[in-house]
Amino acid sequence: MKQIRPAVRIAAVRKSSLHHQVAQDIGARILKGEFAPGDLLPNEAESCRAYGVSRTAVREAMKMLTAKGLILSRPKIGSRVQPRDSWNLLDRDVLVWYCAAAERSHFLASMHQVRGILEPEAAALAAVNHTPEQLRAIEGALVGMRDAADLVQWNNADVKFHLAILWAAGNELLVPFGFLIESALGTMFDFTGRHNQDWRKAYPLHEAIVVAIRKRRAEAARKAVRALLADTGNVLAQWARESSRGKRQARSKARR
Amino acid sequence: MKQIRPAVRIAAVRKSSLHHQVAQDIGARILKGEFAPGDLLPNEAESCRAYGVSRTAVREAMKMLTAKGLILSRPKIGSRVQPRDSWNLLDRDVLVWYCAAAERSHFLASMHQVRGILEPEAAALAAVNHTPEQLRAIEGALVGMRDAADLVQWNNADVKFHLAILWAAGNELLVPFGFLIESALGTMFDFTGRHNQDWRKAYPLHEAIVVAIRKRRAEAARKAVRALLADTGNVLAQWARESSRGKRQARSKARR
DNA sequence: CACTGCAAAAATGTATGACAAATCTCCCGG
DNA sequence: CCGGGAGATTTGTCATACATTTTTGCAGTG
Repeated sequence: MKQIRPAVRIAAVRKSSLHHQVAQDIGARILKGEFAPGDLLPNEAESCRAYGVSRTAVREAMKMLTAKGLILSRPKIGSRVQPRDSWNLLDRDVLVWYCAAAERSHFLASMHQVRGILEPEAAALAAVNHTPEQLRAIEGALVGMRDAADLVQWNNADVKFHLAILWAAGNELLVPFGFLIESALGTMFDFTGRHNQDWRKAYPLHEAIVVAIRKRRAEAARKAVRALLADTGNVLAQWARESSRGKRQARSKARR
Repeated sequence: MKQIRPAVRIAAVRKSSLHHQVAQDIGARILKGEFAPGDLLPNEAESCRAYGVSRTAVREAMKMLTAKGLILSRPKIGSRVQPRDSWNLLDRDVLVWYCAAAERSHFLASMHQVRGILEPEAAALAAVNHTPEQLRAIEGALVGMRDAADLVQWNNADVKFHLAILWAAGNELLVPFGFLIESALGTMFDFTGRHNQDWRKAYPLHEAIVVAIRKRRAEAARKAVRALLADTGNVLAQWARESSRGKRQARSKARR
């Protein structure tokens, strides 16, 4: 009737609150397609049993997923997975789940495409609109990349760099993309970073962006960012090639 | 001490659930700046009294706001308003609250700028990538605009039109912008729509976009969208001028 | 036979009270 | 002066009961 012990097997989340763990699990499963749009989620009572938690926790998890546009709950009906186009793919959590669920190369390609649309224009705007403080933030991030001792530090500075540019563009609606870039760079880092010894070669490309922004040359900034993204695109393409080649030989070996 | 009756005065929300109403109210107040980033929200017990609801409802509202990145709750601390750059401005609700809180012309200008970055590229991608089904959706929306009997119908079709293009671009990460455009057009509609008798004059501009996409001419599609947005920009600029002029004379009269 | 309307059922929504856990604050002792 | 422990405050979780909503089906009626 009532299970002896929790018996919960939340993926890898140890700490954080229960409702958060439940939300993470259900959210990830939705993005994975385990629950498809239009499907009905198990009702609250069942989820309580499944996760070994109280209804309160389950309900709070549901509210979070509702807030992200993933589900819609109605009395007597249950919680139905919403159509994909009402999902908040630009939400931090949702994007992470999506990233974990989707084909890696496809995900990175989509991401790269959006970056290719937004970032050049953001840099152009930043060139025109930046305040002294914002310029300092960008230059600070560049210094961070220059002085980075290892790949981790470099990556952190890299993220800061792009965020600073978005911020300097002076349009609040552009800022939320920061985390998207953050996620893109983070995901790339996990793969390309390892066997790519010659990071730093991208440093001049970043420097060129700063120079253009500092001189308030919009078109130059745009081009500089395009150059950087083209370089990133090459890395991605190469990695995708290697990946698809290796996929046949070792499919489960990579999990060690 | 203890108020006699609910005494709740949720803005204008009558139906929908309690936690939703509470979330709407607190969310709107945060976006309005009534609670600034770093501030502590009233604790749950106080909110219960303030809204005349149970702690359950308040907590579920908090979870929704947490999911949208507006607040962060921790035991013994309370619920603290997060820094602006962790807000999910691209979330439907958050954007609506932002729209209601910010200066209208400023909001529309930001929106227009983002549209100017995204939509031309989306149309270019749509020209290259569209499937027959997606093209039909775009053309269907255009027909809807052509046959629109009044401004309301026209606006609905207009929204569908832009959504269909975003969809046809073939990048899932672009779809979430649909609602942003939806909101932009909706807000504009509330203002420009009234005294602008000659809607329809934008019809040829829309038609040109469809033609370019149908012929799979990316650059032509890009330009056509830019032309449309330039036109929209003119309307906005004119409205902004009128608005700022009228603001001195009649500040509250315009509400009739 | 079809249609209307009412009633029961099933799910979420709300309320309440109790306790657990986290963590800040302050005080006390070394 | 510093560190550690006790207490207090606030959120986190649980359990239970009841309210509300909406579908479904049955019954009664034309």
